[in-house]
Amino acid sequence: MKKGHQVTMKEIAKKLGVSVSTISRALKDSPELHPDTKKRIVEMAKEMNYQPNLLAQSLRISRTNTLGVIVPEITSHFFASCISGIQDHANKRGYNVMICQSNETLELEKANIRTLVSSQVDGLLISLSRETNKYDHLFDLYNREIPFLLFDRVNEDIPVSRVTFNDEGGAYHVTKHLLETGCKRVMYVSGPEDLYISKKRKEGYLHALTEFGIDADPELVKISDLTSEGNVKIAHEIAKMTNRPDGVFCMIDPVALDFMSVWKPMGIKIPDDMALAGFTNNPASAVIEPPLTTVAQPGYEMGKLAVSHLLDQLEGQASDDPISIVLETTLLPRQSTKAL
Amino acid sequence: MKKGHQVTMKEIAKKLGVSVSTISRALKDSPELHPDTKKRIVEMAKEMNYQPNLLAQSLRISRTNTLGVIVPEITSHFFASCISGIQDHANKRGYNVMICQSNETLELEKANIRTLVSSQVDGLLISLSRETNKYDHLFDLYNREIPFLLFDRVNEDIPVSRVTFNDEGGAYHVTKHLLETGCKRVMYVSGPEDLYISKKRKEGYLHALTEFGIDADPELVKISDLTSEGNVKIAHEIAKMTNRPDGVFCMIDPVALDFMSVWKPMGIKIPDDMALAGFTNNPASAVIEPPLTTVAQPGYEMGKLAVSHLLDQLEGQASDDPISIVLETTLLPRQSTKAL
DNA sequence: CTGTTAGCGCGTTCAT
DNA sequence: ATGAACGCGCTAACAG
Repeated sequence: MKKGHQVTMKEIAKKLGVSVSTISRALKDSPELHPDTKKRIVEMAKEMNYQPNLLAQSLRISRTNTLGVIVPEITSHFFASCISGIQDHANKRGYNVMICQSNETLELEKANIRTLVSSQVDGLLISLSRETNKYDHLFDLYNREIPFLLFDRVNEDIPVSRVTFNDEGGAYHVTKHLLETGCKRVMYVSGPEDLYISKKRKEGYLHALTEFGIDADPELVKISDLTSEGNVKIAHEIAKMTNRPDGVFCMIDPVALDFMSVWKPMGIKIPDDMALAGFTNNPASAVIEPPLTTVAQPGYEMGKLAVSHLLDQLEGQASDDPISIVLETTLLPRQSTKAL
Repeated sequence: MKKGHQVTMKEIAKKLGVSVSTISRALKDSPELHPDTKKRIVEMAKEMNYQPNLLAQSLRISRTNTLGVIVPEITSHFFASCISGIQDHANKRGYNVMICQSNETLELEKANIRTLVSSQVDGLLISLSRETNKYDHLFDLYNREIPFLLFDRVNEDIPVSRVTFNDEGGAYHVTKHLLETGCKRVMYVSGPEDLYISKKRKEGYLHALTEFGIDADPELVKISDLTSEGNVKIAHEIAKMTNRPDGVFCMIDPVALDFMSVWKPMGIKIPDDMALAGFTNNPASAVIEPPLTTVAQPGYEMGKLAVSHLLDQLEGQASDDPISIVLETTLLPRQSTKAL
């Protein structure tokens, strides 16, 4: 299939018997040209259905007004919300957005960066894949002075701005909630240990335990690979424990949902036998039976803040010095934990 | 913030004392140059961390290897799946993807098209907004010979390829399932009437009724604006009916989920008082209590097929004549309807 | 107020 | 086997 021809300035110029630069000036409403010619040109452009070639324009001004976004996966409701926030606010400020997903692999993350850089994006918003434990590609970006920031899945060693939730605080509150509602043995089910949020949420968990004068029990910390199979395996392990926890805090909602699907058929009562809480507030968490206590993370807001900060930096309205923006989370107590 | 400089061919050329065209040839592995120089150039390019400027390249060859995608909203799990399928398979064939959302408005849909066309995308994959009831912008695209196709939310008057589900068939099967499991008065809750899927699913609903020798009752068709408020309002209307339906088929899952949230606190038993079924298989539908009978639509598969066909057309591996690709759906009987 | 010129980075003739 | 020259569509500096 051959693409139809696009009207260019040259063609308008020929038709009107003026030079291309005059067209260019008219179309960007330059003050220094006769109102009549300007009017003639604008009308002709509309008549011919002229659309500027952004490629040529970007090449010329060496700016694309396009941002690149990399997320682990677009089908996650949380990341989709982030993207939505990024896109809406980028558009509002005259920027377009190119979105890529790493599918949680380091390899694709690198490839995405390469593509976006080749596409000459003005800046990047990156949320790291689960697999990412080496950061050369990001330091490389930094060394090449390509503006970018990290959001949600961040790493603290790279000297760029980052936007995160108060994961430690959120985990503290949910653990505290479990303890306040009568749990004595609260378990933390973590994701892979080098994940930023695994660590942060564990800190919050431990903080709450300490506050209640409880010693951390290594038996009460489990690590899931976050696949459905992994979660199911751990659910069975917990069910078989001779000395079960009476409260379980899962690093993310899907783990808790998988646990429920295993425990409910076994007759384990939630929250009476074990209270259960998650993190992120997936849509499914609100409708499952019993509804899952969790921690809300406003993804749209995160996207908005992230893109606003990056654009502020790009446009010189914010310092280039890295800053850390921390969003607060909200505990959503529901029936999977006991009432106060 | 100022973006760091990107290495160009010119710089490699100067460093190696050869001409730019030689660099160009070496980097695209042209056969007609000395293996040694080629090797030298490739090595130097890697050392200097050269990345081609896709803008310049695209301008030159007047092809961007980029596709544009427009969806109503990215936060819908179904559309996120489509995007995922599109992206994976576009990448596989060496194409990038620019994603836009119309937020269900005609205005943004038009703006998105303008942006993507200006960005010189090689083709477009479009799923129409709910609001779209005029099609000038699409006919315009057609007249300008810009390759595009429609998926899921399509219109049949535009002479381009489209990829849809067998909506009629899916609705037929779910209605038939309701009738087979004992329902006598089955209601259809539709979305706005000019929506393609509203019409198609109604046809399937009517088809099943006819097959069971039941006359269509206008009281048993309701139209929702598909907002949560609209759904809740209709849920109450149904609850108040003197002659309630004993089975309700909702055009999309969220409507059914909203109905449940209204009916459960009222003590209406599902499926005994009213059986309930949806369409699309949202993640939440599987975990709600009782789990919602629905129709699975493989979004990833749809995205894959759509992008494959468009690329086939672009690359001359498929005829330019519009075709209609229809994907089959799968009925997922769950506890919100009675067992057979 | 408008036209001429130059060049963004790259690929592609046409020479040699 | 390599270089010089041109142009993709556009903007901007300079000239008049």
